[in-house]
Amino acid sequence: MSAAIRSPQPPLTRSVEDYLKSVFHLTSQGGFATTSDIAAMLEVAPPSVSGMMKRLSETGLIEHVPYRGVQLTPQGRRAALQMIRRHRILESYLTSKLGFDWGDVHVEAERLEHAVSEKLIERMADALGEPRYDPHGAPIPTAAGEIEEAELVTLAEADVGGSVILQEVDDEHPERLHYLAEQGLTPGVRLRVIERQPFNGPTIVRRDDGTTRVVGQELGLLLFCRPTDGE
Amino acid sequence: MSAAIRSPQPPLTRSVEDYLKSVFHLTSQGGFATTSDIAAMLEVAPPSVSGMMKRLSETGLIEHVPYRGVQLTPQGRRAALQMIRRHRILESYLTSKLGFDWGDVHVEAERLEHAVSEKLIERMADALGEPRYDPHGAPIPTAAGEIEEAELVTLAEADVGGSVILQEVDDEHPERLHYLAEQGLTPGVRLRVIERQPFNGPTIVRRDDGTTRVVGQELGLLLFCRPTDGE
DNA sequence: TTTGATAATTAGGCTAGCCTAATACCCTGT
DNA sequence: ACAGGGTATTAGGCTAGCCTAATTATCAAA
Ligand SMILES: [Mn+2]
Ligand SMILES: [Mn+2]
Ligand SMILES: [Mn+2]
Ligand SMILES: [Mn+2]
Repeated sequence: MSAAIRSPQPPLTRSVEDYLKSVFHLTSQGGFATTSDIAAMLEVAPPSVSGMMKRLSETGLIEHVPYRGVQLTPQGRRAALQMIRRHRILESYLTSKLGFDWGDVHVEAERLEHAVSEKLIERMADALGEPRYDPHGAPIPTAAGEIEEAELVTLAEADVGGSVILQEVDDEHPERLHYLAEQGLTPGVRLRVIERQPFNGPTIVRRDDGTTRVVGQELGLLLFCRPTDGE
Repeated sequence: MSAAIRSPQPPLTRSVEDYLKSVFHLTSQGGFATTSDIAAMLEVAPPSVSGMMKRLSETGLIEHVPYRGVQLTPQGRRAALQMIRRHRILESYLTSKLGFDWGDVHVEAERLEHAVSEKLIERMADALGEPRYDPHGAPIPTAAGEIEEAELVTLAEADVGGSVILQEVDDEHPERLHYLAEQGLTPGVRLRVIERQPFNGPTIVRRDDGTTRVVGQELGLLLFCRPTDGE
């Protein structure tokens, strides 16, 4: 038996936490997260990513295959899921308990997630009744680090003629979220895909109340749907 | 096209914010904050303070008189008061709305104060009904940057025979705060100073319910009281 | 198979914040 | 007036994270 005590690891920095989240999101469909994708997501230069990847693989949070990309180790995945839980609980709490608009909570959570204690997050989760989805429909990992995985398709590529449930909406653009709320395009709504214009044109959908919406491709790519096979 | 508009001032870092708070607290009775006092309060080495004081005076947040100490400029004072408001609103919110113990909120607020937005603080203040004192009895600065100043005396030096109202309690030591709560020594309580033992001995006080408490000097120095002249 | 575009890495530099060790300053007691 | 002790500053160094410019690896097209 190794006497190696579970390292009294130094707390992760804000940067490290955000890198881990990025890698998690970029590898959620499997495969590797590339340097340039991470750089784009975090708005840093690619060499900054190379440098950070070196450090993170030295500390065992990621596996780095040079010139290929990176994946999270189990330890890195745990840390990433913890951050995602924090982020989504915060978004939920700000929305439900402090009257924040669903368009404004992401940027706030992006900072707070690095400053809250485990205890505070669990108090918030408790006050909310252990929510399973955040205000944008994204699943909230459990405190134990489990997260629901779902096969979703964007509205921009959903089969014409089929029906879908709008499940999750990209949370990063306040103005788009305001617009979507106005249009009644919020998680949970059922939509029938009526038509799609060619050349990356808009998708036309009908809500259950009979009204229709014309959704451009840019927006459609941010609406994640679950197809409902029947009618 | 247009003249490049530079953001007037980059956001303050966590370190800078904590230094400004320290200077505020150390100069609240007037005079200068010394390098070694700041160093002790922030648990950094004195040269770190010298370096930071240089930068802060270059950015106009403090006035530095070499070998004497520092004071806040109006701009530095505004920033410090804003941080103190954040800190105290956070402590109040965590206590009132999320069931935190008054001994545990300080350390949590010490981190969160650097991550919350102005908007979030005002939402919390609103939810609390614009509280004027934090859980430890410290006055909360207004959003406009005004703070109540009071002449308080520690229980360890209050006149024997007089009466005092316990107004404010040092907030940094969880165990001491737990003990004080047990003893019913919380802000607002009225105490008659019965006796004080010599050689920095304890102060004996009587509460309005007739029970007495023996308060050692170490604890007594952390209890800030307002003398009530009458009986 | 060579080549060129693209992506990734390395090289070198910068700032914020911290440190220790060395030095300078200030004040008080003689 | 001056010496010592204590405090403050300067000198020099380190890490985390970021940057740009230069270099190298990969891969697909010619
Ligand atoms: Mn978000
Ligand atoms: Mn973040
Ligand atoms: Mn506090
Ligand atoms: Mn702080």
